[in-house]
Amino acid sequence: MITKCSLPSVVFNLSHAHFKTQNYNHPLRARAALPDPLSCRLHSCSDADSLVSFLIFALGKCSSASYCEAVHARVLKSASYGHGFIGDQLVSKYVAVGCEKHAEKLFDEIPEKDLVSWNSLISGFSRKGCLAKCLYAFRRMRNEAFMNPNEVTLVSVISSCADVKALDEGRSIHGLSERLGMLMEVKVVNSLVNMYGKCGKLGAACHLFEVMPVRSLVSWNSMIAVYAENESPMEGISCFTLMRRSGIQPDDATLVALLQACESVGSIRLLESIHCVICCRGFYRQMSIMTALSSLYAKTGRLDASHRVFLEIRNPDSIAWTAMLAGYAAHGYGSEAVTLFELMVKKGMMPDHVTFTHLLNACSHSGLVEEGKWYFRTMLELYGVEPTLDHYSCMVDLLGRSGFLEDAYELIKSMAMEPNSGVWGALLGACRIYRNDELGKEAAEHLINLDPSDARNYIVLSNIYSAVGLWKDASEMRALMKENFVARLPGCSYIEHGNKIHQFVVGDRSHPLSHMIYTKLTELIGKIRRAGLTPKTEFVLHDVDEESKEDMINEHCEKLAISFGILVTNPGRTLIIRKNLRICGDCHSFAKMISLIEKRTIIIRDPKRFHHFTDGICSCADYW
DNA sequence: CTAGGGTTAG
Repeated sequence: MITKCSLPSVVFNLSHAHFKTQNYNHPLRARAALPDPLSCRLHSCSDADSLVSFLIFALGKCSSASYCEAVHARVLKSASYGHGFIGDQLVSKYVAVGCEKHAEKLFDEIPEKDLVSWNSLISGFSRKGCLAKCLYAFRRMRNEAFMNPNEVTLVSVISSCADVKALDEGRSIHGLSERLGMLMEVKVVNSLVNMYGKCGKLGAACHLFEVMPVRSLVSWNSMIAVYAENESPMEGISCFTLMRRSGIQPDDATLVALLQACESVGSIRLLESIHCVICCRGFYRQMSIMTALSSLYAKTGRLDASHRVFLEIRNPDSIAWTAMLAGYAAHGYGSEAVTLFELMVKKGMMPDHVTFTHLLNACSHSGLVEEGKWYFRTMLELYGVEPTLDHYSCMVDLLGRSGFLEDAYELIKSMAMEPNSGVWGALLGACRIYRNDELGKEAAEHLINLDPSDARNYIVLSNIYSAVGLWKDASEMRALMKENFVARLPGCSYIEHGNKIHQFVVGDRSHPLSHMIYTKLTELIGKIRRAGLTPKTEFVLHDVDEESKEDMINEHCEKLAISFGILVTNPGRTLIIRKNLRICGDCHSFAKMISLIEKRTIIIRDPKRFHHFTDGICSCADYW
């Protein structure tokens, strides 16, 4: 006998008898027996226990709202909410698929709510990143039901605080955990360590880690990740050494955290040594590690190595494809990124919002205006990806950079959400290229409102004013900057050599080889002059850069780093340099000419992208 | 026997 379900599209496909004979606890069997829960038929079950077991199992297989409703309807018909905890399961599933209202309503209908019921609701909200709802449920639990949280409750709430960097709330849960004597629980402390790390409180995280009675593998992993996230990569690596000395075997999370630490150090040598560890210990089978590794090679300037690692991944998932795509995008290979995207879709991968962010970014940096517009239009229709602020930033950048300033502005005005600094920053960037003081002023005003302490916004606007001859406005911007006590971030370049990262600032004379570096620099500038390659103003951004004109352009840190690199490495070796601010127009020309004269490939990474200089041209084609 | 996320990849 077949019973109809309340929703027409949802029919189950297994008889109860069939279901019972199968060992449904075995994941492989279960998958084979129930390939697609949405298209299955449910025969009536004689006893409620098996029905509930089946429903719980089926619920875990699918994640759509209509499916939850179908199961819900079935529960109302022949079982109680308390039966096999089906009510709790439904609550967490409803939250997971985004039906918070259904979840809350159902939750209130559950007659005897125990701790697990509350935890289902709280952890559900936590996972969805709804800190407010999560905390609200947590307070209700304590104030209405007079229940004390257990370790699961605390971990959920603390993780939620970590996700949204809610330090104050996190601290108060920390205090509560202490009062309840829960700081003996490893899991609770681990999530606290993570929370403090995410909130930038390295000291608090370290202290907790040091005093915790028992440290698990996860504790060490969390601590390494916290170091890596808080600009203390070397400490993260020493932490790894200590972990090994305590006899703890690393797992995939350890390696991923270590790779992150490498990224902060910016050391390719270190990255290569960790690559060796990965190969030796057989970690190369783990997708998360390989994805992180591929991404790290790209971020440290070695797109070729990144691609090789990607090719080693057996069945790359959507995240791995996106990582590769992001690499191409950052290095300015727009059409390659587009090809890669089409290929991943052809392979059946489902692109998500991150994929589209990088794809649009790639289009923008390569001037693929039509392609970018098309993907932006179709991402919702074809892939169900709602545009976010990041996507709008990319599109404003794409339109603005290619000269359609008004279109970019119109797009901002058409947005349903409040534009953030990324969006206005993209517009301001375009205004500085095309020296549009009117729109630039509006963008900069928004930006200064959003973050008055960011020096770049004042400088860019001031430079735009200078460029169009509005000297008074320009000096007013400088004055405003002083008034707001904003300090300009000093430009800084890094280059790795001989097991060390060498750092240079403008006019730096602190390096032990300083004298030779300056001699080399003078020699290089002389060579450029003699070759008749005087920098022309062909570069649109010339003399409007983040570091002001007052700086001694000839002693900019990029030039020092390049001179040092040429001085200490063999002829023909590629130089890889990182910079904390965007490269200035003059240094960009300098790098191009040096790449030609010295026959060197120079790769410079700025906060926005990579520049590959070879034979006198840059991969960005002077198009930022 | 025991429902309910400790960390980690784009």
